Amino acid sequence: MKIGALAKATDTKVETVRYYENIGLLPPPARTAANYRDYGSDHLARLSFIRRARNLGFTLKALRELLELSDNQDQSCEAVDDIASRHLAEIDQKIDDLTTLRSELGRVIGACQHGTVGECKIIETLAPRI
Amino acid sequence: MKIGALAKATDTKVETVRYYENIGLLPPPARTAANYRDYGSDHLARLSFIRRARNLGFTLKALRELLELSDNQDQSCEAVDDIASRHLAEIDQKIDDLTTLRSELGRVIGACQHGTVGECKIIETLAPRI
DNA sequence: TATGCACCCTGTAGTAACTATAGGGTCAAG
DNA sequence: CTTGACCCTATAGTTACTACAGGGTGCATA
Repeated sequence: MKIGALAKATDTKVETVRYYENIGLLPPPARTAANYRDYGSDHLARLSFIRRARNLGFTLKALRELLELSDNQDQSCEAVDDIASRHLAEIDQKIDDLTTLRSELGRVIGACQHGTVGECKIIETLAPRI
Repeated sequence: MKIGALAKATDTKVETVRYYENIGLLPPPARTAANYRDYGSDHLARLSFIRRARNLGFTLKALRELLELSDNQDQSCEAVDDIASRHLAEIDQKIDDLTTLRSELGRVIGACQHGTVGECKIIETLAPRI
């Protein structure tokens, strides 16, 4: 598939796809006779992962680490465990935050339907960590 | 509290706090006789919300919208409902993505403990959306 | 009393992660 | 055979910070 199709399938700008290739996050694909980039399903999966993880607030640096778990099959168990564990804790925190935020937004919508908009307390849902 | 204490309490750089004030995301606090910024608990709550929501992948533009639900109590029910509903759907998607990513990372850690590292399939967990 | 040292101030320049534009080539459809 | 939708490289602009530079404040301690 060409770059436009790949970009569309992953909800990415064409320029961003080329940017990821430049910084070494997405491997350079084959080229057609006309020098067009020609992507396969592995590129599609990898770019989808990158975009969705970015959308979840992971930095490109964190992504490189996560992708290495996949790319580099022959890592020591300690290294894998360390990287995975650290990110697991981060993910749990994110899920907690999203869940409390979600419930307050749900409450606001519900209150609205009953004509009693009242106060919106979303700020309080993400209060400082202990 | 002074800017350093506020920054520390919210795991933010001092420069970033001043940046949020510059772009109008954090209201300007009172000043001491020495022209130091003097923050209260409302600033602490608001900055905590901003930082944690940013960490969850929300843009500053999205944050402004969410904060307006809190700041602007006298909005029409339709407006509130529209904003809240859109973000609710986004949040649900994020929770889904994090949950699947979490389970694959958990599997990798578990496999590691049993000496059978095997393949890491985290990329597949965030496959393209239908 | 003075002199560090940690903190605060403004302003500006640099970085990360895109995004848009300029200037030009490819190719199927009409 | 040309027009429109795509592709190419290269570079400049934007968003969201982050790091100085140059200077003031305030408290402890020699």
